[in-house]
Amino acid sequence: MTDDTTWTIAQMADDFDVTHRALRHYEQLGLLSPEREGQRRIYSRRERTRLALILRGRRLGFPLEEVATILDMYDDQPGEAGQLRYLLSQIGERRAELQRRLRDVQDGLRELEELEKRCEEDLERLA
Amino acid sequence: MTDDTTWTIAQMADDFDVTHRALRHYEQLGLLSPEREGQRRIYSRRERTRLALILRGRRLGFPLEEVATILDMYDDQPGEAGQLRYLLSQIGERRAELQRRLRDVQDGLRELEELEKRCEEDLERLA
DNA sequence: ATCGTGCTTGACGTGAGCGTCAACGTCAAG
DNA sequence: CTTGACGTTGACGCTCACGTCAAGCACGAT
Repeated sequence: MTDDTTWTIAQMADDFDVTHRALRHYEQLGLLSPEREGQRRIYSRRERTRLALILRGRRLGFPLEEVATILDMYDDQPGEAGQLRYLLSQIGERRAELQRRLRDVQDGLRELEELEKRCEEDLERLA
Repeated sequence: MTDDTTWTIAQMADDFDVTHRALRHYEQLGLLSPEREGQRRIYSRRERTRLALILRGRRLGFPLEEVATILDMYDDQPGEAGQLRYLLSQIGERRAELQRRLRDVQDGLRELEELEKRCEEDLERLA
């Protein structure tokens, strides 16, 4: 029941709407590590999951390096107490940052709605 | 009852935790336009409001150019129907983008919480 | 056998967002 | 009158996240 579907770089680029150059870039930074069939890159389910996380991180404005540390958290499953505690502290930091962003987004949305109202009122007045 | 408090560049930099270089950069891009007292920049309440919006936009990963168009929306109050309609469409786009980011942030938070749980369970198991 | 298609690896270029000098003006304090 | 704190304008440098060649390999189809 293991999903061993694989994809080429072109299919990946197409599915996720990124360039193959970006994919190679993520690989150089260690964010992706597709198998090889000879020279060619072979992407598996795992890489797709990671790529989705990468792109989300990028949309949120996180530097790729930071995204990398988050991705490593998912793999690591270290099993050693010290590392687990360290991981938990890292998670705490990321979460604090995301909560700040959540507030930022909500504030932004509120302001846009106010602005929208003002616009609509002005438009009424002109009619 | 107009608030005519003003600030120097150093106070601005200090209050908002940015460098004076960044402030000049925002000014070059037209995001800020402080008054001058001779050569010196004099920042008023308006600039502080704008700077707060700039920094929030930056935290959300918006390019400064895009932040500029949003800032212009606030000023413009165009009063002309065509421009108002255009402004409304712009607002719509920004809001759609913010809603996407809202989802991204929420998804990210959910995943971090799951990861956190797994960590804590692993930590239990080790105890 | 030569084509096109898809993939590969360098290597250099680019735009955004500042950082970091360098060189100079201005003004109150010592 | 010099010093120091604070400000000014260039101008070049740097990092990040890729874009954009260039040159070449591997393959099936014509």
